[in-house]
Amino acid sequence: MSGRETGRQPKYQRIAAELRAAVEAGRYGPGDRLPGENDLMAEHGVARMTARQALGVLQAEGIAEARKGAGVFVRDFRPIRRRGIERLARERWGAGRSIWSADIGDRELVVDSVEVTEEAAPAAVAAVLGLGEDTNVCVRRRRFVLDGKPVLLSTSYLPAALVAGTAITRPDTGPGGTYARLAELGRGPVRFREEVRSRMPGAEEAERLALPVGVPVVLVARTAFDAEGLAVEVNEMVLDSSAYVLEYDFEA
Amino acid sequence: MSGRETGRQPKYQRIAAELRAAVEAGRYGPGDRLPGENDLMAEHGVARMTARQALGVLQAEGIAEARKGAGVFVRDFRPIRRRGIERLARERWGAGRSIWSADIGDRELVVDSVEVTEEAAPAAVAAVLGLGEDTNVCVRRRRFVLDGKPVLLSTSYLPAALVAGTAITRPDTGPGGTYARLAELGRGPVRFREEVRSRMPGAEEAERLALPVGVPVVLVARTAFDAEGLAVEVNEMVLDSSAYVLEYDFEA
DNA sequence: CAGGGCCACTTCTCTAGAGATGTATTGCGG
DNA sequence: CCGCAATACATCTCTAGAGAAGTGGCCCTG
Repeated sequence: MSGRETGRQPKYQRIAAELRAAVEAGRYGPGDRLPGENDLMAEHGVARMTARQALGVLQAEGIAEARKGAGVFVRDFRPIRRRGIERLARERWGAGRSIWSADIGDRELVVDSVEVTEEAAPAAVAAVLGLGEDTNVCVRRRRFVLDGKPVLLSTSYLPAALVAGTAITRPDTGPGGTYARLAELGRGPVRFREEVRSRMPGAEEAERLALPVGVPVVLVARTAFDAEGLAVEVNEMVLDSSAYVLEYDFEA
Repeated sequence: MSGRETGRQPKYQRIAAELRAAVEAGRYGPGDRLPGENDLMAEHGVARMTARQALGVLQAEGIAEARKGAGVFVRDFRPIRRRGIERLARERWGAGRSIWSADIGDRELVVDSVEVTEEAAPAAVAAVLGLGEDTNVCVRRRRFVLDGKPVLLSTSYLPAALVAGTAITRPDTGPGGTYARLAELGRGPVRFREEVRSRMPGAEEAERLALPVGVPVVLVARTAFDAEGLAVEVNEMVLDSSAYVLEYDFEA
């Protein structure tokens, strides 16, 4: 049916709003179990699909998470802090607490898998690196894991001609990583540009990051420039948005 | 039913994957109409709810957008670029221009509504501004519209004692905006910190930004520090993620 | 030819039921 | 007291149908 008895919005939205308010009021804390399909059916006298739809709203908003066979639970949010400008970060102009208290903590980011290949450059990457259409690039794909959960997919592109024969073409780039090797080539990066946006993940990204429903990804495209202003690396990162807060400090 | 004839995943995911692939292959471009509920029911021989579920996946991924009574259409993505660094350079607001004037090329970002109040500071804001729990702050809430579509909700907090009697407490802050007025008080900001994260919008945010289903919001919390390192303003912004790309440039 | 009303088509909401599948607990047997 | 199987319960998938509400094109009237 569609008869609206109480107010103007659909039943499932009313139920969803009620649950949302309860969570925000703290009646359900992180990890707590919410009323399930059967509870909502009995409480509100609706069909199963309607109750499911209400719970689906909370999941789509990232507030709740369903565990099959167990119930629907309130999610929590404990992001890690990622600084764009690390050296200038805290002690230089300290005295600032942050809005979203994110314990950087002693948790450790670990590389889960590395894959290094040589491929033709994607058009967008080629344009930024100033390469021709069919020029090859060295591609380094990595996945980072925090506390057993994947949080970051990183794809790094470098001109194949530049890095040929260096440790950059091997899974382990050695101490200091890619940037140290670039410095040894006299092309160490001195300037960076990061472009940030966000969207919902595709099916493959959701799987590789083990994302629950309702969690967007943050896309960070970092371009590294050497002393002469030439782009030497493009790094496209896909972050679990529930795991990260990005911080950028800068002067006026 | 649940009998799986073709493969292992649910029907609705198979259908969704097929549509997604078609969009990515370019068989449907931005603005094109996708097969609707009835088409999918006939094509795949499934129930209406199953077809709806498949279309729901695409909407949740932000790929498609349903227009009631019309159909389901492929969305497009044309963001505006927002530069964190140069945008806030002193010359801009010092010279009397709005800090937003540099943001968009030809399109124009317009303030849609302004609301200035004095309230008790939220706990998180009070902590950052170094105020006591029950200290009052001047709160400036604004909504920005681009091409008729709201894209940004901005909530700015300043110590009430600091800005009392200035144009900051009025809807129109005058040439150069809030930061120019702060400079006149000898507390002009010289350093900024921006914290960026992303999540799905709540119901109210989705409505105020007129967000379709499946579009996350980007949250930017900017703290402005004066020459003595004291926080003078906290600005919490909620951005339509489909309308923005944030850019940050910095040196190693 | 312009304007307005009608109508076909679309998505949205909701019902009622059923089998599949994964989870957690309980209780029995060793 | 431990281990394992049975079981109750949870979500997930899907069916079939129907009324509500919004959109846009078509036709008829003026």
